[in-house]
Amino acid sequence: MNDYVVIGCSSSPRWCAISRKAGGLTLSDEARRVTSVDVAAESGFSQATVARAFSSPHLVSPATRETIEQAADKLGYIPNAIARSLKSQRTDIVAAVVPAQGEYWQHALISFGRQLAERDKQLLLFSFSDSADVARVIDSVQQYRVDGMILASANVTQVQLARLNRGAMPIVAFNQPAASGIIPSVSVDNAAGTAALATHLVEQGCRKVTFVGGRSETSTDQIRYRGAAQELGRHGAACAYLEAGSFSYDSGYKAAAHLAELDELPDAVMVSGDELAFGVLDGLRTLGISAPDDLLLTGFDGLPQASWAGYDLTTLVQSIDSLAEHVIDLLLSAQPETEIADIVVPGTVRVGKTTRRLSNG
Amino acid sequence: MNDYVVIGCSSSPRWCAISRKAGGLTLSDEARRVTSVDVAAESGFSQATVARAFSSPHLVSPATRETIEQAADKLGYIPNAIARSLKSQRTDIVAAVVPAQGEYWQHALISFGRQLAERDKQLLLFSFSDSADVARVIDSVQQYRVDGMILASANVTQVQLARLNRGAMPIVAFNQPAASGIIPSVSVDNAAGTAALATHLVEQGCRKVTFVGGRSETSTDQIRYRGAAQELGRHGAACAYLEAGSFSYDSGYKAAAHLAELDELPDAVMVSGDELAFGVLDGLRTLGISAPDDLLLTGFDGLPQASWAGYDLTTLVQSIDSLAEHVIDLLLSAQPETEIADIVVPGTVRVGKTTRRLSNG
DNA sequence: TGAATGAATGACTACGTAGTCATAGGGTGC
DNA sequence: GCACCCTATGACTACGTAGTCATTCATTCA
Repeated sequence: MNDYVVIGCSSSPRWCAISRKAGGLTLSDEARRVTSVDVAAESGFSQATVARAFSSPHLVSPATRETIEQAADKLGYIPNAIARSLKSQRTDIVAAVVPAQGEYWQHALISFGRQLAERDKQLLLFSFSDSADVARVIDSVQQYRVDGMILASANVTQVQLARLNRGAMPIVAFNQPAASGIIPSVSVDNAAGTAALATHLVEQGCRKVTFVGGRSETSTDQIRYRGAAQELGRHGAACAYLEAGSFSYDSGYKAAAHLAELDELPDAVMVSGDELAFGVLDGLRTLGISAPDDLLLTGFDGLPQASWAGYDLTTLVQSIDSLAEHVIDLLLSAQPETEIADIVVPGTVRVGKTTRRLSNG
Repeated sequence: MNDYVVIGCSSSPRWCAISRKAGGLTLSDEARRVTSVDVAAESGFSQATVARAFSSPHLVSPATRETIEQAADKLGYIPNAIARSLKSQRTDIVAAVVPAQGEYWQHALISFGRQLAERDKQLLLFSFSDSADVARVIDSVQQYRVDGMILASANVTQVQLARLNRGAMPIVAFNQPAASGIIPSVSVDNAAGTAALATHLVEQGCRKVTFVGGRSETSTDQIRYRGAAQELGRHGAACAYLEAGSFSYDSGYKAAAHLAELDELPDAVMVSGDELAFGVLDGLRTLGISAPDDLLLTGFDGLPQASWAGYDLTTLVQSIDSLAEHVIDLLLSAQPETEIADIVVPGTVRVGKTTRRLSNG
């Protein structure tokens, strides 16, 4: 009765494709992959019914389903998502294009992954170190016909966006204010965020503030600075801008030296990102300048480390999970007729000891 | 002459599929996807030649290639990686199954992504918070017929490994010592690492050490502890084990309280992971116990933050890039006949101020 | 009881590509 | 001038699935 030989389905060691000889029948060295056709033959139903048993179980009678599942188990059948995608024009994969560096992006990435998993989607990761790579990366993404793309790079040119528009792929820009209005985007309210931090500083009596930015050409930096400067201006306080060069810890550490070289220390330093702020804080400490005592200091992002006792940084907390949820919602519910969405999520100020004066006037 | 209408290729807004009516000809609302067949028609060559022009350019004459590329550009053709994968049985995708929490994993992830990108592979991310999810995740992975899988979970049971072996998918375990010998694995030399740190502590005069582990049931913890305890024993020093509960900062912070409650402080605290160590360090500081002065403290992993001035932690630096490179090499060169590889990469001790006594006897 | 309805299933085909085989020339060696 | 080889190309088909349509059979309603 059992006149076929099942290959590579029993306890064959590791991933080697085991060939077996049975009854004089010589099989190829390649282990044949088990398909829905094999399961159909084993179970006595048609391939169509087997496919339905897996993709639309409600269309198959319980008894049949049971039989098919047993046959599938016996053969070790696993549906082929590639073939499914080709046929159904859906991959259930979302691509994320994110910078390789930076704590913030790493946390965002994990959040995307989690939210997508909840909706039975997978995350295809494309990270880039040099923003010149972005174009190449985007070409790659398009080939995979993913269901959507999360774009977290500030360095996409108009030309690149045009190329993206040629495809039929939903795209959402993540924390990339420059893209707002061009492609659907989700960001934290950067301007309101730094404004809120500025208000807090003014309340602490600050009149002279230096804003330490990562890279001045990023829209993020520009908007955050403007938000701070305007709010400070409204209260008659000054706000200078100092560029650190990047958003990394090291850049912040070095920027601290520049701050210390100023003729007069500012009342407060507002830093454009938390990671950068950690660097500034440590740099200043090394130079004997303490955060709550000699000047106040704020960050931006609300990274977990900001809450660590070693830093306890006043910062603007972005709810990354909430941002990510909006991104995924936009992607997966993408309606062609909808106008270009531009979702701005407010952040909340976290007051740490870097702005908490012992004696407060 | 131009009796067809190209759809969605010009400057159509965003990703909407634009329908156009031309000369009484009504086209469907769905933008038709451009395939190699369309490019063939446009260029005058066959589909086979078009496919070759993209996948094996050397088999096509330069003139033909040029013509085809122009036609492809005109139509906005992008090769379909899904169809290619179905036909070629290669996806050029590697899956990574990693814990959602933990700085260390995030860095590893980024390193995997970078190394894979260099080899024109993509990274499909599967993260899990609860290790109970791992089985479900692994089922998902198998459906995508990825070219390989990086497994960075310590909680894969024998049964799950057996299921994996049914497939023909190369797998490499990453920093999961328990898997060594069962599936190919790559890890840092945990035992030698803690032994080296222990040697360093002994040289600093430590006789009484407490090892703070994350979770005692993980093989990582066990091996690291054993490495430390044996080396300390060889020098007549004692080594107690304290379980923090997880490898997170918070766990470390809480574990510090337990340390402080001991009748007598140890000479040194060895912590099983850097993130955990940051927590211990901050927790002790809060309790008035300073790292180089009241006791020495070491971590493990060599996270970037360990070098930050705020911590300056003595730790065992794992070269994540080097580990990742070994992982990718193993995956992509997977030879069925090779015996199960078990690559152990040495780490290096980084001496920070947490073990640097001002006055050294 | 006959027609209508619905559930369950099978036959067939399209999805878009790449590899196999066959074929047509153009060049080379003798 | 013939046999040979190599390059460039085309026709054809398989990859594994899911959706469309047709068919069968049981059930329901008038």
